[in-house]
Amino acid sequence: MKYKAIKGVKDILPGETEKWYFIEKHARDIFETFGFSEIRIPIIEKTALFARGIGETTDIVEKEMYSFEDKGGESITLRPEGTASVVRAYIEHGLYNNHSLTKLYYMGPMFRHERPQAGRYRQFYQIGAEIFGEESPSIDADIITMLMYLFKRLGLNNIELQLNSLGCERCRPVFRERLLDFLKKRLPVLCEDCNRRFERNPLRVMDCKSKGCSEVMKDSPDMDGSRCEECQRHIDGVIEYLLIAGIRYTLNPRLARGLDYYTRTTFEITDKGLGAQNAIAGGGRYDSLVEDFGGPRISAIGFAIGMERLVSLIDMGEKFIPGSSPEVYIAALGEEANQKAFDILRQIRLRGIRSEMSYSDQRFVPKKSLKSQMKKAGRYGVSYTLIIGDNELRNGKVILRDMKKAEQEEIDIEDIVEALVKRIG
RNA sequence: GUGAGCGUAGCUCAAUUGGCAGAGCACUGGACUGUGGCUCCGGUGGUUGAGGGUUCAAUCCCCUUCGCUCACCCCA
Repeated sequence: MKYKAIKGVKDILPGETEKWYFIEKHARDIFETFGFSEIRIPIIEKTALFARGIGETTDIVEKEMYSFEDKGGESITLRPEGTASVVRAYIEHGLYNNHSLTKLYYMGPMFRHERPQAGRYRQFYQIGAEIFGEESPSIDADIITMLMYLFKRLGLNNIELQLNSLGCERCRPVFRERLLDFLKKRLPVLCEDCNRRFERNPLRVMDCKSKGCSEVMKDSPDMDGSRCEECQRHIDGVIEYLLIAGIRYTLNPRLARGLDYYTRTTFEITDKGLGAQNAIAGGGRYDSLVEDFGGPRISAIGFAIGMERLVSLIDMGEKFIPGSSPEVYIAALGEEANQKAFDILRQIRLRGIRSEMSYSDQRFVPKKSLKSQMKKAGRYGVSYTLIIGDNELRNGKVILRDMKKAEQEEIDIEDIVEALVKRIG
């Protein structure tokens, strides 16, 4: 084959797209009920935006971005996530001047150059939501509630919400020092990866899955003993409101997240039905990012859902049967009949009836037997087939066949459009 | 970036110690000159991912390469 889709990207074909539409529709419905509006952000941004927002030393920025130089010599990057762009747009358009609270959602493709595997692609789709302008714990609980409600509506049963608070710019550095101190003494017994993490992202050592490390880390300090009073009160508040909402959660003081901008609340939703990449959504609070980007001191929280992972969990039930299969098929015998068929097809389509014909004009294509045309009608699963034959045409008639009842009748050709509309429309 | 597994028809998969590349589905024609679904019969469709080696003979064994998949890492 001459051309193939490149590694890590894929086509979403009919049969799948219905599921995507179903999910997107429910997301829009629910988000708008919760007061969110859609924002459409560019797929490309200046590289510096992501480098600054996501963090210079994160894997995403260090080795996973699709970056290139444009004609003006500027470094441009295909977005690896959505939050940085939304924050940029929020500041650029001064959205904080219009309302004290701004709720935005977005959906679309993201790009990261990673080795593909189950649930991980180089072009992948996210649905994300962000709230700006409120630091009350109830807003954290609110956005998590919305997310859980969406998953429930989509019929997910095996999901788990994991919750943590990473502290703020005051108490996190203190914790970090305590952790580094603890790790430094134990480097020889930690795995190779964790020795690397020690240098680059020590918080990640906390959730290393290797046996030796997780054994050692049992005694490590975690966020639970390290938060400042305000941060502890904040996470307690989030929990309080989650209880009111009846949302089940698991506190995981070792839950670290890979993006530098998170402060205080972080959360992740996992599903047992997925492979190694078992997170279908993740998010958290980022109270300093707006300011870091040159905006006012405004706190914010958001999440992103991995579409491919979500799609793989959605049951292909009856509600996903494609809506585009035709209801009427027109079989024609001969050139004149084909022209009549073409005209009737046009008319009933204008009346909103999904329909197909056999396109059997004998001047250009080999004669198609009525049998083969009927077979095609059966394959399409239509309710009615219109048979236009030479004999009937001479008398100004066509045959309307009810496929389910296997009965048919002759109808005047002038009346056929209305007859079909009456039966189907 | 590291490791493992797999590449045969459009799709899902067979092929005995190495011995003429097959089946189901799909598509198409017929049995039934102008009537679908069920049944039966026929047909189209292949550089066995590619290149090299061993052999009388390679889908099968060896080497190289490309692709896919899964896992590590990391993340949605």
